[in-house]
Amino acid sequence: MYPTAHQEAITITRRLTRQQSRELTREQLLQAAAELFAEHGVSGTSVEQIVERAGYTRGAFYGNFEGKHELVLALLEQRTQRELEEIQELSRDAGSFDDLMDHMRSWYRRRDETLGSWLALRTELWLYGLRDPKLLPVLADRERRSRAALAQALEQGFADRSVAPPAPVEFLALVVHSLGDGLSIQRVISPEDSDIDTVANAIELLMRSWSALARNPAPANEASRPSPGHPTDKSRMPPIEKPEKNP
Amino acid sequence: MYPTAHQEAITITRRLTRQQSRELTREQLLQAAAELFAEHGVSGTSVEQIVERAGYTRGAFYGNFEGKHELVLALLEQRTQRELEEIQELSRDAGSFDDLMDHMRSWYRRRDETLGSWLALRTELWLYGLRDPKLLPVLADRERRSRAALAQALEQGFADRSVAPPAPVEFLALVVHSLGDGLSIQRVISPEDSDIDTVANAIELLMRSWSALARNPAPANEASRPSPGHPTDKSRMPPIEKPEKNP
DNA sequence: CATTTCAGATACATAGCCGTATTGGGATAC
DNA sequence: GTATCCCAATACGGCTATGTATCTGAAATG
Repeated sequence: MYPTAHQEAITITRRLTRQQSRELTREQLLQAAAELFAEHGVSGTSVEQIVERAGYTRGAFYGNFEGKHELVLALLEQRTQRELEEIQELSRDAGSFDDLMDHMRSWYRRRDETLGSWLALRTELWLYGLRDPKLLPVLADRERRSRAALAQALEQGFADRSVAPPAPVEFLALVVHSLGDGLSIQRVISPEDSDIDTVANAIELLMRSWSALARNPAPANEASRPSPGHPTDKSRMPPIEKPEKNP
Repeated sequence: MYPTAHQEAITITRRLTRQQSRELTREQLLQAAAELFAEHGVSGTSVEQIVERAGYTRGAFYGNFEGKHELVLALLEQRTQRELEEIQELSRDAGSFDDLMDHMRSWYRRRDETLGSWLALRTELWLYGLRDPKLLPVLADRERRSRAALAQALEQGFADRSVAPPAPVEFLALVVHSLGDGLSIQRVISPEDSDIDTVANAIELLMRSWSALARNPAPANEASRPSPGHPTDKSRMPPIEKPEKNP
Protein backbone atom coordinates (compact mmCIF):
# COMPACT_ATOMS: atom_id res chain seq x y z
CA MET A 1 0.00 0.00 0.00
CA TYR A 2 2.54 2.58 1.07
CA PRO A 3 5.91 1.45 -0.07
CA THR A 4 7.07 5.00 0.62
CA ALA A 5 6.09 4.83 4.28
CA HIS A 6 9.51 3.43 5.08
CA GLN A 7 11.08 6.68 4.16
CA GLU A 8 8.90 8.57 6.57
CA ALA A 9 9.69 6.14 9.34
CA ILE A 10 13.37 7.03 9.30
CA THR A 11 14.21 10.47 10.58
CA ILE A 12 16.72 12.26 8.36
CA THR A 13 19.72 10.14 7.44
CA ARG A 14 18.96 8.79 3.98
CA ARG A 15 16.15 7.11 2.17
CA LEU A 16 16.86 3.70 3.66
CA THR A 17 19.26 0.99 2.77
CA ARG A 18 17.86 -2.24 1.51
CA GLN A 19 18.86 -4.29 4.48
CA GLN A 20 17.39 -1.72 6.84
CA SER A 21 14.18 -1.75 4.93
CA ARG A 22 14.01 -5.50 5.09
CA GLU A 23 14.67 -5.61 8.80
CA LEU A 24 12.11 -2.94 9.45
CA THR A 25 9.52 -4.88 7.53
CA ARG A 26 10.32 -8.03 9.43
CA GLU A 27 10.08 -6.23 12.72
CA GLN A 28 6.77 -4.63 11.83
CA LEU A 29 5.35 -7.95 10.76
CA LEU A 30 6.42 -9.49 14.04
CA GLN A 31 4.89 -6.64 15.98
CA ALA A 32 1.58 -6.87 14.11
CA ALA A 33 1.55 -10.62 14.58
CA ALA A 34 2.17 -10.26 18.31
CA GLU A 35 -0.81 -7.96 18.67
CA LEU A 36 -3.10 -10.12 16.61
CA PHE A 37 -2.02 -13.32 18.32
CA ALA A 38 -2.92 -11.76 21.64
CA GLU A 39 -6.29 -10.64 20.31
CA HIS A 40 -7.37 -13.67 18.34
CA GLY A 41 -4.87 -16.40 19.00
CA VAL A 42 -2.24 -17.85 16.73
CA SER A 43 -4.48 -20.01 14.60
CA GLY A 44 -7.23 -17.43 14.82
CA THR A 45 -5.01 -15.03 12.93
CA SER A 46 -4.49 -15.21 9.18
CA VAL A 47 -1.44 -14.11 7.28
CA GLU A 48 -3.59 -11.57 5.51
CA GLN A 49 -4.62 -9.97 8.79
CA ILE A 50 -1.00 -9.71 9.83
CA VAL A 51 0.21 -8.02 6.68
CA GLU A 52 -2.83 -5.78 6.63
CA ARG A 53 -2.14 -4.47 10.13
CA ALA A 54 1.54 -4.04 9.36
CA GLY A 55 0.66 -2.15 6.20
CA TYR A 56 1.94 -4.59 3.62
CA THR A 57 0.67 -7.29 1.32
CA ARG A 58 1.20 -11.02 1.38
CA GLY A 59 4.17 -10.70 -0.93
CA ALA A 60 6.16 -8.99 1.80
CA PHE A 61 5.29 -11.74 4.22
CA TYR A 62 6.43 -14.67 2.13
CA GLY A 63 9.54 -12.77 1.25
CA ASN A 64 10.47 -12.60 4.92
CA PHE A 65 9.11 -15.83 6.35
CA GLU A 66 8.52 -19.27 5.02
CA GLY A 67 5.09 -19.29 6.55
CA LYS A 68 3.22 -18.62 9.75
CA HIS A 69 5.05 -21.36 11.56
CA GLU A 70 8.42 -19.74 11.04
CA LEU A 71 7.05 -16.40 12.12
CA VAL A 72 5.81 -17.88 15.37
CA LEU A 73 9.24 -19.38 15.91
CA ALA A 74 10.88 -16.02 15.39
CA LEU A 75 8.40 -14.34 17.69
CA LEU A 76 8.98 -16.90 20.41
CA GLU A 77 12.70 -16.41 20.03
CA GLN A 78 12.36 -12.65 20.28
CA ARG A 79 10.11 -12.67 23.31
CA THR A 80 12.24 -15.23 25.11
CA GLN A 81 15.28 -13.10 24.52
CA ARG A 82 13.59 -9.98 25.84
CA GLU A 83 12.25 -11.73 28.89
CA LEU A 84 15.61 -13.10 29.88
CA GLU A 85 17.18 -9.69 29.40
CA GLU A 86 14.59 -8.13 31.66
CA ILE A 87 15.26 -10.71 34.34
CA GLN A 88 18.99 -10.24 34.15
CA GLU A 89 18.59 -6.51 34.27
CA LEU A 90 16.31 -6.80 37.26
CA SER A 91 18.61 -8.97 39.31
CA ARG A 92 21.78 -7.25 38.11
CA ASP A 93 21.16 -3.78 39.50
CA ALA A 94 19.65 -4.91 42.77
CA GLY A 95 21.98 -4.89 45.74
CA SER A 96 19.87 -6.65 48.29
CA PHE A 97 16.87 -8.90 48.20
CA ASP A 98 14.61 -6.11 49.37
CA ASP A 99 15.97 -4.01 46.55
CA LEU A 100 14.97 -6.68 44.14
CA MET A 101 11.51 -6.85 45.62
CA ASP A 102 11.12 -3.13 45.02
CA HIS A 103 12.19 -3.52 41.44
CA MET A 104 9.88 -6.43 40.99
CA ARG A 105 7.00 -4.47 42.41
CA SER A 106 7.47 -1.62 39.98
CA TRP A 107 7.99 -4.09 37.17
CA TYR A 108 4.62 -5.66 37.88
CA ARG A 109 3.06 -2.23 38.11
CA ARG A 110 4.25 -1.35 34.67
CA ARG A 111 3.21 -4.73 33.39
CA ASP A 112 -0.25 -4.32 34.82
CA GLU A 113 -1.18 -1.73 32.20
CA THR A 114 -1.20 -4.34 29.47
CA LEU A 115 -1.42 -7.47 31.55
CA GLY A 116 -4.28 -8.95 29.57
CA SER A 117 -2.75 -8.83 26.13
CA TRP A 118 0.71 -9.60 27.43
CA LEU A 119 -0.46 -12.72 29.18
CA ALA A 120 -2.62 -13.74 26.25
CA LEU A 121 0.36 -13.64 23.91
CA ARG A 122 2.53 -15.45 26.39
CA THR A 123 -0.10 -18.13 26.81
CA GLU A 124 -0.63 -18.49 23.10
CA LEU A 125 3.06 -19.04 22.67
CA TRP A 126 3.31 -21.68 25.34
CA LEU A 127 0.32 -23.51 23.96
CA TYR A 128 1.96 -23.39 20.59
CA GLY A 129 5.18 -24.70 22.05
CA LEU A 130 3.35 -27.40 23.90
CA ARG A 131 2.05 -28.76 20.63
CA ASP A 132 5.36 -28.77 18.83
CA PRO A 133 7.79 -31.38 20.14
CA LYS A 134 10.73 -29.35 18.87
CA LEU A 135 9.64 -26.27 20.75
CA LEU A 136 8.86 -27.63 24.16
CA PRO A 137 12.52 -27.95 25.17
CA VAL A 138 13.02 -24.31 24.22
CA LEU A 139 10.25 -23.27 26.54
CA ALA A 140 11.55 -25.56 29.24
CA ASP A 141 14.96 -24.00 28.96
CA ARG A 142 13.56 -20.51 29.25
CA GLU A 143 11.64 -21.40 32.38
CA ARG A 144 14.67 -23.09 33.85
CA ARG A 145 16.78 -19.98 33.39
CA SER A 146 14.15 -17.81 34.98
CA ARG A 147 13.90 -20.12 37.92
CA ALA A 148 17.65 -20.28 38.27
CA ALA A 149 17.86 -16.50 38.50
CA LEU A 150 15.06 -16.54 41.03
CA ALA A 151 16.75 -19.25 43.05
CA GLN A 152 19.88 -17.15 43.27
CA ALA A 153 17.89 -14.16 44.41
CA LEU A 154 16.18 -16.22 47.07
CA GLU A 155 19.47 -17.54 48.29
CA GLN A 156 20.62 -13.96 48.65
CA GLY A 157 17.40 -13.14 50.47
CA PHE A 158 17.89 -15.85 53.03
CA ALA A 159 21.48 -14.82 53.47
CA ASP A 160 20.34 -11.24 54.05
CA ARG A 161 18.09 -12.47 56.82
CA SER A 162 20.72 -14.91 57.99
CA VAL A 163 18.44 -17.92 58.05
CA ALA A 164 18.70 -21.19 56.21
CA PRO A 165 16.04 -21.85 53.57
CA PRO A 166 13.40 -24.32 54.81
CA ALA A 167 13.64 -26.25 51.53
CA PRO A 168 16.00 -26.29 48.54
CA VAL A 169 16.00 -22.85 46.97
CA GLU A 170 15.31 -24.47 43.60
CA PHE A 171 12.04 -25.72 44.93
CA LEU A 172 11.20 -22.37 46.48
CA ALA A 173 12.04 -20.68 43.21
CA LEU A 174 9.68 -23.00 41.42
CA VAL A 175 6.97 -22.03 43.85
CA VAL A 176 7.59 -18.31 43.53
CA HIS A 177 7.84 -18.46 39.78
CA SER A 178 4.64 -20.45 39.44
CA LEU A 179 2.95 -18.06 41.77
CA GLY A 180 3.74 -15.18 39.46
CA ASP A 181 2.08 -16.92 36.55
CA GLY A 182 -0.91 -18.13 38.49
CA LEU A 183 -1.64 -14.81 40.15
CA SER A 184 -1.38 -13.01 36.86
CA ILE A 185 -3.96 -15.33 35.38
CA GLN A 186 -6.29 -14.74 38.28
CA ARG A 187 -5.82 -11.03 37.97
CA VAL A 188 -6.70 -11.06 34.30
CA ILE A 189 -9.81 -13.13 34.94
CA SER A 190 -11.07 -10.98 37.79
CA PRO A 191 -9.05 -7.83 38.46
CA GLU A 192 -11.45 -6.75 41.18
CA ASP A 193 -10.46 -9.73 43.32
CA SER A 194 -6.81 -8.91 43.42
CA ASP A 195 -4.55 -5.94 43.48
CA ILE A 196 -1.80 -4.43 41.43
CA ASP A 197 0.75 -5.43 44.06
CA THR A 198 -0.63 -8.86 44.76
CA VAL A 199 2.31 -10.73 43.31
CA ALA A 200 4.87 -8.71 45.24
CA ASN A 201 2.83 -8.89 48.40
CA ALA A 202 2.41 -12.61 48.11
CA ILE A 203 6.10 -13.16 47.58
CA GLU A 204 6.98 -11.02 50.55
CA LEU A 205 4.55 -12.94 52.67
CA LEU A 206 6.12 -16.18 51.57
CA MET A 207 9.58 -14.90 52.32
CA ARG A 208 8.60 -13.84 55.80
CA SER A 209 6.79 -17.14 56.35
CA TRP A 210 9.72 -19.20 55.23
CA SER A 211 12.04 -17.22 57.42
CA ALA A 212 9.72 -17.81 60.34
CA LEU A 213 9.62 -21.51 59.58
CA ALA A 214 13.38 -21.67 59.29
CA ARG A 215 13.73 -20.12 62.70
CA ASN A 216 11.02 -22.24 64.24
CA PRO A 217 10.81 -25.47 62.34
CA ALA A 218 9.20 -28.07 64.64
CA PRO A 219 6.00 -26.89 66.28
CA ALA A 220 5.10 -29.87 68.46
CA ASN A 221 1.57 -30.72 67.37
CA GLU A 222 2.66 -31.27 63.81
CA ALA A 223 5.16 -33.96 64.68
CA SER A 224 2.40 -36.54 64.37
CA ARG A 225 2.28 -35.92 60.63
CA PRO A 226 5.01 -37.62 58.62
CA SER A 227 6.94 -34.41 58.54
CA PRO A 228 9.20 -34.10 55.52
CA GLY A 229 12.48 -33.54 57.19
CA HIS A 230 14.61 -31.56 54.83
CA PRO A 231 15.25 -33.40 51.61
CA THR A 232 18.70 -34.86 51.48
CA ASP A 233 18.73 -35.10 47.71
CA LYS A 234 19.49 -31.54 46.67
CA SER A 235 18.99 -32.03 42.97
CA ARG A 236 15.43 -33.24 43.29
CA MET A 237 12.73 -30.79 44.19
CA PRO A 238 9.93 -32.39 46.15
CA PRO A 239 10.61 -32.38 49.84
CA ILE A 240 8.06 -34.86 51.10
CA GLU A 241 8.14 -38.63 51.21
CA LYS A 242 4.98 -40.24 52.44
CA PRO A 243 4.49 -43.70 53.88
CA GLU A 244 2.66 -45.81 51.33
CA LYS A 245 -0.75 -47.16 52.12
CA ASN A 246 -0.96 -50.15 49.83
CA PRO A 247 1.51 -52.97 50.59
CA MET B 1 -21.08 -42.69 8.59
CA TYR B 2 -22.39 -45.24 11.05
CA PRO B 3 -25.89 -44.21 11.99
CA THR B 4 -26.27 -47.68 13.48
CA ALA B 5 -23.35 -47.19 15.87
CA HIS B 6 -25.75 -45.73 18.39
CA GLN B 7 -27.39 -49.06 18.83
CA GLU B 8 -24.09 -50.69 19.63
CA ALA B 9 -23.28 -48.03 22.15
CA ILE B 10 -26.23 -48.93 24.32
CA THR B 11 -25.97 -52.27 26.06
CA ILE B 12 -29.21 -54.21 25.96
CA THR B 13 -32.29 -52.15 26.83
CA ARG B 14 -33.81 -51.09 23.52
CA ARG B 15 -32.69 -49.60 20.29
CA LEU B 16 -32.60 -46.04 21.59
CA THR B 17 -35.23 -43.44 22.00
CA ARG B 18 -34.98 -40.32 19.89
CA GLN B 19 -34.14 -38.02 22.73
CA GLN B 20 -31.45 -40.38 23.98
CA SER B 21 -29.98 -40.56 20.54
CA ARG B 22 -29.90 -36.81 20.27
CA GLU B 23 -28.27 -36.38 23.66
CA LEU B 24 -25.72 -39.03 22.86
CA THR B 25 -24.82 -37.25 19.65
CA ARG B 26 -24.46 -33.96 21.47
CA GLU B 27 -22.28 -35.54 24.10
CA GLN B 28 -20.06 -37.23 21.55
CA LEU B 29 -19.65 -34.01 19.65
CA LEU B 30 -18.66 -32.24 22.84
CA GLN B 31 -16.19 -34.96 23.69
CA ALA B 32 -14.61 -34.90 20.27
CA ALA B 33 -14.42 -31.13 20.38
CA ALA B 34 -12.76 -31.21 23.79
CA GLU B 35 -10.05 -33.53 22.50
CA LEU B 36 -9.44 -31.53 19.36
CA PHE B 37 -9.41 -28.22 21.19
CA ALA B 38 -6.72 -29.57 23.46
CA GLU B 39 -4.73 -30.81 20.49
CA HIS B 40 -5.07 -27.94 18.05
CA GLY B 41 -6.79 -25.13 19.89
CA VAL B 42 -10.30 -23.80 19.49
CA SER B 43 -9.78 -21.83 16.32
CA GLY B 44 -7.34 -24.41 15.06
CA THR B 45 -10.19 -26.89 14.96
CA SER B 46 -12.79 -26.96 12.21
CA VAL B 47 -16.35 -28.17 12.51
CA GLU B 48 -15.57 -30.84 9.99
CA GLN B 49 -12.75 -32.21 12.12
CA ILE B 50 -15.08 -32.37 15.09
CA VAL B 51 -17.83 -34.28 13.36
CA GLU B 52 -15.32 -36.53 11.68
CA ARG B 53 -13.81 -37.59 15.00
CA ALA B 54 -17.21 -38.05 16.55
CA GLY B 55 -18.28 -40.17 13.60
CA TYR B 56 -20.91 -37.90 12.11
CA THR B 57 -21.27 -35.40 9.33
CA ARG B 58 -21.84 -31.66 9.46
CA GLY B 59 -25.59 -32.14 9.34
CA ALA B 60 -25.53 -33.60 12.84
CA PHE B 61 -23.50 -30.69 14.10
CA TYR B 62 -25.77 -27.92 12.88
CA GLY B 63 -28.75 -29.88 14.11
CA ASN B 64 -27.34 -29.75 17.63
CA PHE B 65 -25.51 -26.43 17.77
CA GLU B 66 -25.91 -23.08 16.16
CA GLY B 67 -22.22 -23.01 15.39
CA LYS B 68 -18.82 -23.48 16.94
CA HIS B 69 -19.33 -20.58 19.30
CA GLU B 70 -22.33 -22.19 20.93
CA LEU B 71 -20.48 -25.47 21.23
CA VAL B 72 -17.63 -23.77 23.04
CA LEU B 73 -20.16 -22.20 25.38
CA ALA B 74 -21.70 -25.57 26.10
CA LEU B 75 -18.30 -27.11 26.65
CA LEU B 76 -17.28 -24.37 29.03
CA GLU B 77 -20.51 -24.84 30.91
CA GLN B 78 -19.99 -28.57 31.15
CA ARG B 79 -16.41 -28.37 32.29
CA THR B 80 -17.15 -25.66 34.82
CA GLN B 81 -19.93 -27.77 36.25
CA ARG B 82 -17.72 -30.82 36.55
CA GLU B 83 -14.90 -28.91 38.14
CA LEU B 84 -17.11 -27.41 40.79
CA GLU B 85 -18.60 -30.80 41.53
CA GLU B 86 -15.15 -32.25 41.98
CA ILE B 87 -14.22 -29.50 44.38
CA GLN B 88 -17.37 -29.89 46.40
CA GLU B 89 -16.88 -33.63 46.52
CA LEU B 90 -13.29 -33.18 47.61
CA SER B 91 -14.06 -30.85 50.46
CA ARG B 92 -17.29 -32.61 51.42
CA ASP B 93 -15.87 -35.96 52.43
CA ALA B 94 -12.80 -34.62 54.16
CA GLY B 95 -13.00 -34.42 57.91
CA SER B 96 -9.82 -32.51 58.66
CA PHE B 97 -7.48 -30.32 56.69
CA ASP B 98 -4.90 -33.08 56.54
CA ASP B 99 -7.59 -35.33 55.17
CA LEU B 100 -8.24 -32.86 52.45
CA MET B 101 -4.56 -32.64 51.65
CA ASP B 102 -4.50 -36.40 51.18
CA HIS B 103 -7.45 -36.24 48.86
CA MET B 104 -5.89 -33.40 46.95
CA ARG B 105 -2.68 -35.32 46.58
CA SER B 106 -4.42 -38.31 45.08
CA TRP B 107 -6.52 -36.02 42.91
CA TYR B 108 -3.39 -34.48 41.45
CA ARG B 109 -1.90 -37.91 40.97
CA ARG B 110 -4.85 -39.00 38.91
CA ARG B 111 -4.81 -35.73 37.03
CA ASP B 112 -1.15 -36.11 36.23
CA GLU B 113 -1.85 -38.88 33.71
CA THR B 114 -3.47 -36.45 31.32
CA LEU B 115 -2.15 -33.19 32.68
CA GLY B 116 -1.01 -31.89 29.33
CA SER B 117 -4.23 -32.21 27.41
CA TRP B 118 -6.32 -31.28 30.42
CA LEU B 119 -4.41 -28.08 30.97
CA ALA B 120 -4.37 -27.29 27.27
CA LEU B 121 -8.14 -27.50 27.09
CA ARG B 122 -8.53 -25.48 30.25
CA THR B 123 -6.19 -22.84 28.91
CA GLU B 124 -7.92 -22.72 25.56
CA LEU B 125 -11.19 -22.14 27.31
CA TRP B 126 -9.90 -19.34 29.46
CA LEU B 127 -8.31 -17.65 26.49
CA TYR B 128 -11.60 -17.96 24.70
CA GLY B 129 -13.42 -16.50 27.67
CA LEU B 130 -10.90 -13.72 27.95
CA ARG B 131 -11.77 -12.60 24.44
CA ASP B 132 -15.51 -12.68 24.90
CA PRO B 133 -16.81 -9.94 27.21
CA LYS B 134 -19.90 -11.99 28.02
CA LEU B 135 -17.83 -14.96 29.10
CA LEU B 136 -15.23 -13.38 31.32
CA PRO B 137 -17.65 -12.94 34.24
CA VAL B 138 -18.53 -16.61 33.99
CA LEU B 139 -14.90 -17.55 34.34
CA ALA B 140 -14.45 -15.07 37.14
CA ASP B 141 -17.36 -16.59 38.98
CA ARG B 142 -15.96 -20.07 38.64
CA GLU B 143 -12.62 -19.01 40.02
CA ARG B 144 -14.29 -17.18 42.86
CA ARG B 145 -16.20 -20.26 43.90
CA SER B 146 -13.08 -22.39 43.81
CA ARG B 147 -11.22 -19.87 45.90
CA ALA B 148 -14.09 -19.63 48.35
CA ALA B 149 -14.04 -23.37 48.90
CA LEU B 150 -10.30 -23.21 49.35
CA ALA B 151 -10.58 -20.35 51.79
CA GLN B 152 -12.96 -22.35 53.89
CA ALA B 153 -10.62 -25.30 53.89
CA LEU B 154 -7.72 -23.11 54.92
CA GLU B 155 -9.74 -21.63 57.74
CA GLN B 156 -10.38 -25.17 58.92
CA GLY B 157 -6.70 -25.95 58.59
CA PHE B 158 -5.68 -23.06 60.80
CA ALA B 159 -8.34 -23.98 63.28
CA ASP B 160 -6.99 -27.55 63.33
CA ARG B 161 -3.58 -26.20 64.19
CA SER B 162 -5.09 -23.63 66.50
CA VAL B 163 -3.26 -20.65 65.06
CA ALA B 164 -4.61 -17.50 63.49
CA PRO B 165 -3.99 -17.08 59.78
CA PRO B 166 -1.18 -14.57 59.10
CA ALA B 167 -3.30 -12.85 56.42
CA PRO B 168 -6.95 -12.98 55.36
CA VAL B 169 -7.77 -16.50 54.32
CA GLU B 170 -9.21 -15.12 51.07
CA PHE B 171 -5.79 -13.85 50.18
CA LEU B 172 -4.13 -17.10 51.18
CA ALA B 173 -6.68 -18.99 49.11
CA LEU B 174 -5.83 -16.84 46.12
CA VAL B 175 -2.19 -17.70 46.61
CA VAL B 176 -2.81 -21.42 46.95
CA HIS B 177 -5.18 -21.51 44.03
CA SER B 178 -2.80 -19.62 41.78
CA LEU B 179 -0.02 -21.89 42.85
CA GLY B 180 -1.98 -24.89 41.63
CA ASP B 181 -2.32 -23.38 38.19
CA GLY B 182 1.22 -22.12 37.98
CA LEU B 183 2.85 -25.33 39.11
CA SER B 184 0.75 -27.34 36.69
CA ILE B 185 1.97 -25.17 33.86
CA GLN B 186 5.56 -25.63 34.90
CA ARG B 187 5.07 -29.34 35.16
CA VAL B 188 3.67 -29.56 31.67
CA ILE B 189 6.53 -27.53 30.27
CA SER B 190 9.25 -29.53 31.99
CA PRO B 191 8.05 -32.57 33.90
CA GLU B 192 11.60 -33.53 34.80
CA ASP B 193 11.98 -30.41 36.92
CA SER B 194 9.06 -31.11 39.16
CA ASP B 195 7.34 -34.02 40.71
CA ILE B 196 3.95 -35.61 40.72
CA ASP B 197 3.35 -34.39 44.27
CA THR B 198 4.81 -30.94 43.83
CA VAL B 199 1.53 -29.12 44.23
CA ALA B 200 0.59 -30.95 47.39
CA ASN B 201 4.09 -30.61 48.78
CA ALA B 202 4.17 -26.92 48.07
CA ILE B 203 0.84 -26.34 49.73
CA GLU B 204 1.89 -28.27 52.78
CA LEU B 205 5.06 -26.25 52.98
CA LEU B 206 3.07 -23.05 52.78
CA MET B 207 0.71 -24.21 55.47
CA ARG B 208 3.57 -25.05 57.81
CA SER B 209 5.27 -21.78 56.99
CA TRP B 210 2.19 -19.73 57.63
CA SER B 211 1.60 -21.52 60.87
CA ALA B 212 5.16 -20.80 61.89
CA LEU B 213 4.74 -17.16 60.96
CA ALA B 214 1.49 -16.95 62.90
CA ARG B 215 3.23 -18.27 65.98
CA ASN B 216 6.29 -16.10 65.54
CA PRO B 217 5.28 -12.97 63.66
CA ALA B 218 7.90 -10.27 64.41
CA PRO B 219 11.50 -11.40 63.97
CA ALA B 220 13.39 -8.29 65.01
CA ASN B 221 15.64 -7.54 62.03
CA GLU B 222 12.68 -7.26 59.74
CA ALA B 223 11.07 -4.47 61.72
CA SER B 224 13.09 -2.00 59.68
CA ARG B 225 11.05 -2.90 56.62
CA PRO B 226 7.64 -1.27 56.39
CA SER B 227 6.05 -4.45 57.65
CA PRO B 228 2.49 -4.86 56.52
CA GLY B 229 0.73 -5.09 59.80
CA HIS B 230 -2.30 -7.22 59.22
CA PRO B 231 -4.72 -5.65 56.84
CA THR B 232 -7.63 -4.05 58.59
CA ASP B 233 -9.85 -4.11 55.54
CA LYS B 234 -10.97 -7.71 55.41
CA SER B 235 -12.68 -7.50 52.06
CA ARG B 236 -9.59 -6.37 50.25
CA MET B 237 -6.82 -8.83 49.66
CA PRO B 238 -3.43 -7.21 49.51
CA PRO B 239 -1.88 -6.86 52.92
CA ILE B 240 0.89 -4.38 52.30
CA GLU B 241 0.86 -0.61 52.21
CA LYS B 242 4.15 0.98 51.31
CA PRO B 243 5.34 4.51 52.02
CA GLU B 244 5.38 6.47 48.79
CA LYS B 245 8.64 7.73 47.48
CA ASN B 246 7.56 10.59 45.25
CA PRO B 247 6.02 13.57 47.11
C1' DC C 1 23.82 6.95 -16.34
C1' DA C 2 23.12 2.10 -17.44
C1' DT C 3 22.53 -2.27 -15.64
C1' DT C 4 21.65 -5.55 -12.26
C1' DT C 5 19.46 -6.90 -8.07
C1' DC C 6 16.02 -7.46 -4.93
C1' DA C 7 12.00 -6.02 -1.66
C1' DG C 8 7.56 -6.00 -1.96
C1' DA C 9 2.98 -5.70 -4.95
C1' DT C 10 -0.15 -8.05 -7.93
C1' DA C 11 -2.42 -11.95 -10.09
C1' DC C 12 -3.90 -16.53 -10.02
C1' DA C 13 -4.87 -21.29 -9.00
C1' DT C 14 -6.27 -24.25 -5.31
C1' DA C 15 -8.07 -26.05 -1.16
C1' DG C 16 -10.72 -25.98 2.93
C1' DC C 17 -14.43 -24.29 5.59
C1' DC C 18 -18.96 -22.56 6.56
C1' DG C 19 -23.92 -22.46 6.57
C1' DT C 20 -28.17 -23.68 4.31
C1' DA C 21 -31.39 -26.33 1.64
C1' DT C 22 -32.86 -30.69 0.67
C1' DT C 23 -33.37 -35.64 1.26
C1' DG C 24 -33.65 -40.37 3.42
C1' DG C 25 -34.75 -43.67 6.90
C1' DG C 26 -35.67 -45.11 11.37
C1' DA C 27 -38.56 -43.69 15.62
C1' DT C 28 -43.16 -42.24 17.15
C1' DA C 29 -48.11 -41.88 17.08
C1' DC C 30 -52.52 -43.45 15.78
C1' DG D 1 -49.62 -51.34 9.60
C1' DT D 2 -49.71 -46.83 7.99
C1' DA D 3 -48.76 -41.98 8.40
C1' DT D 4 -46.04 -38.57 10.50
C1' DC D 5 -42.01 -36.74 12.53
C1' DC D 6 -37.44 -35.64 13.10
C1' DC D 7 -32.37 -36.70 13.38
C1' DA D 8 -28.69 -36.97 10.68
C1' DA D 9 -26.72 -37.44 5.75
C1' DT D 10 -26.06 -35.39 1.41
C1' DA D 11 -25.64 -31.67 -1.90
C1' DC D 12 -24.67 -27.05 -3.10
C1' DG D 13 -22.96 -22.08 -3.32
C1' DG D 14 -20.09 -18.79 -1.57
C1' DC D 15 -16.32 -17.21 0.84
C1' DT D 16 -11.69 -16.94 2.69
C1' DA D 17 -7.00 -18.41 3.27
C1' DT D 18 -2.92 -20.27 1.29
C1' DG D 19 1.14 -20.40 -1.56
C1' DT D 20 3.29 -19.59 -5.88
C1' DA D 21 4.42 -17.23 -9.97
C1' DT D 22 5.05 -13.02 -12.08
C1' DC D 23 5.73 -8.13 -12.22
C1' DT D 24 7.44 -3.35 -10.81
C1' DG D 25 10.19 0.12 -9.13
C1' DA D 26 13.63 1.62 -6.16
C1' DA D 27 18.52 0.59 -4.40
C1' DA D 28 23.01 -1.23 -5.40
C1' DT D 29 26.92 -1.54 -8.55
C1' DG D 30 30.04 -0.11 -12.13
